[in-house]
Amino acid sequence: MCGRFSLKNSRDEVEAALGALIPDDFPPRYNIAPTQPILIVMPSETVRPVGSNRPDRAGHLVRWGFVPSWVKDPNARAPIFNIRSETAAEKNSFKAALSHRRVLVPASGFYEWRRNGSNRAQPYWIRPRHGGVIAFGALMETWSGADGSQIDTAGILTTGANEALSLIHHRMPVVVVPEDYARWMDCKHYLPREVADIMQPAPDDLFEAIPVSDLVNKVSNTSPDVQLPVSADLTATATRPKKAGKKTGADDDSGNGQLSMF
DNA sequence: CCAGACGTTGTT
DNA sequence: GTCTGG
DNA sequence: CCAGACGTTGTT
DNA sequence: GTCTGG
Repeated sequence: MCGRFSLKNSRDEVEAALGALIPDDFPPRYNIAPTQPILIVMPSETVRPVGSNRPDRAGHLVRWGFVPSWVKDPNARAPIFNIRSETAAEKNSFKAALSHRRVLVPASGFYEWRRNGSNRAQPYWIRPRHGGVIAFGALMETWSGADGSQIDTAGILTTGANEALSLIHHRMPVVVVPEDYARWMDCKHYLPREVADIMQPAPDDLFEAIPVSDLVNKVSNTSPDVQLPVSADLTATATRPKKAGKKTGADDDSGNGQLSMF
């Protein structure tokens, strides 16, 4: 799913990674939650002078929680912070944005909560093994109020978890690789079906998952401490809930609890 | 034709 | 706004 | 995503 | 349980 993430790289790193001009005020953020402002990157709206060296992409802050343009009262609805990539093309709410407003959301990594039976959810900090900035595929929309006010919003696309992350959760954000940035955001030349291949689970070896304390659960905890590893890990918690109602034996994760990819 | 929905997650 | 259901 | 609230009256 | 807030 991706209902919480972090962007702690410097402004310069993000500009270099995305090839975009990023706004000045740019503190590291360790615990970004739905409804908060998030950075999106999209093609610049202004025409560049010929021969300009300036990036032709720009970052903007928008509200995390996609609001379809036809909604009357954006605050009366639960924010749509994730959008299923498998069905986005068929949904009224997302069709236009998938055709015309495909954007990227720069991130340093994201969080997933692993639930195990009745046990408490264990949060994991999931980051690229070799660091750097990643980019989630996202859709942007501008909501217009009756009074002429406007709110820019975005939702992060999701797909099935890759094999490595499926031990933690069954969904994951769409991660766009740098070679696909231009095609993803070029809505003038590429139709949704021509970018469908981008909305796939990331390779198994891209991420590492680090169990962290539940400090991250609380949105008001915004210090780097939310990413401190804890000893509790998949091995310790990957046991079947004791009083399982049925005994399938096939599709659970009990095994030996071992996680080769971590 | 008009009315009504329009989303994701996880859990049962 | 646009689609589905009746 | 998780955390936290979830209510009214009257009085100051 | 269900909704709102971040």
